[in-house]
Amino acid sequence: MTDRSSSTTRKPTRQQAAVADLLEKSDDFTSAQTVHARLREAGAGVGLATVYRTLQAMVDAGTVDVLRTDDGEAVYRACSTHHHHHLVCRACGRTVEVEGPAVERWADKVAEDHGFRDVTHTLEIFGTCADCATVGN
Amino acid sequence: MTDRSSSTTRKPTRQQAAVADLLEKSDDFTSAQTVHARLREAGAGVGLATVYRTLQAMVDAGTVDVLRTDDGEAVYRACSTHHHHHLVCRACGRTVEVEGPAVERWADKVAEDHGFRDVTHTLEIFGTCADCATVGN
DNA sequence: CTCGATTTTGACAATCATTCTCATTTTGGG
DNA sequence: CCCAAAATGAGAATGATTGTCAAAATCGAG
Repeated sequence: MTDRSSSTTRKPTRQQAAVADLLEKSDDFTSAQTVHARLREAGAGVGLATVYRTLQAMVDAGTVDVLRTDDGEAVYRACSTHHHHHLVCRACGRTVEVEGPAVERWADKVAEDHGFRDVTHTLEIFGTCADCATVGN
Repeated sequence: MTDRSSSTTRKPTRQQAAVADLLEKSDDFTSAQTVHARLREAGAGVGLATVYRTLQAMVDAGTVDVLRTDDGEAVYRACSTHHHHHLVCRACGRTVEVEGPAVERWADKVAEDHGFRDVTHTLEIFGTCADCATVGN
């Protein structure tokens, strides 16, 4: 079994660094396929399988957030580590991290009221950002 | 062109009724593949493509809610028509519809504060329901 | 009822993201 | 240098979803 979570954190390989760097530089959520394509263009090619593996590892490590687009594709983004949600422009993809302590409490309360344990939740807000709204007008 | 949305609502075909009925009877979110398999077992076979088409039409019509599982599979459920969210047991799939007017307002406000328009959001709460927690203990 | 037009269906092929396989390469320690 | 573990990558395999298109069901007019 491949255990990427335990053990004393290894030094990242060239490929892993490349994926991480690319995500750092990107403000929006990016799909694995896109990451792969960009890396290829940039010269430093990284195998598709490795991109997926690395992305998954980062998600497990909590250094990257993942969410699903409407058509089911997984998209990734380097985010702050504390719990937060996203406000995403459905036109340009610009993303803003938002927090809502009240929402967290509400979700936990609702779940507990119904007898649920180990509660987690997903919350994403979509809209058209000011810039895109202007263009569209 | 195939226009399933306009025109004065046609009488549902046997297949469409079968899909709708099955969803009505099921409390949990069900995948298209599962719907297809269940219908086949039940004798009244319905083509897989038709299941997808019907499900999509119901989503468009707003009579069915759809969300994505962690592995990206789309799952469907017959729900009340007003806006609400879901509290889902990650073990048995039991689903409870919940409302949170405060959350709706919060999401809209956050979005507007950032200059976003045409705001929508997704919010799902996951946990282990009382029954499943007991079993697991 | 009958004919023709329109809609729906369903078997199957085609897509496409994601995962699996496994031989090869890289890395780290002794 | 040498071995063993970990990582990589090319390509095959998987699996959900969508596209294709001919056959079947349905509808309205005559």
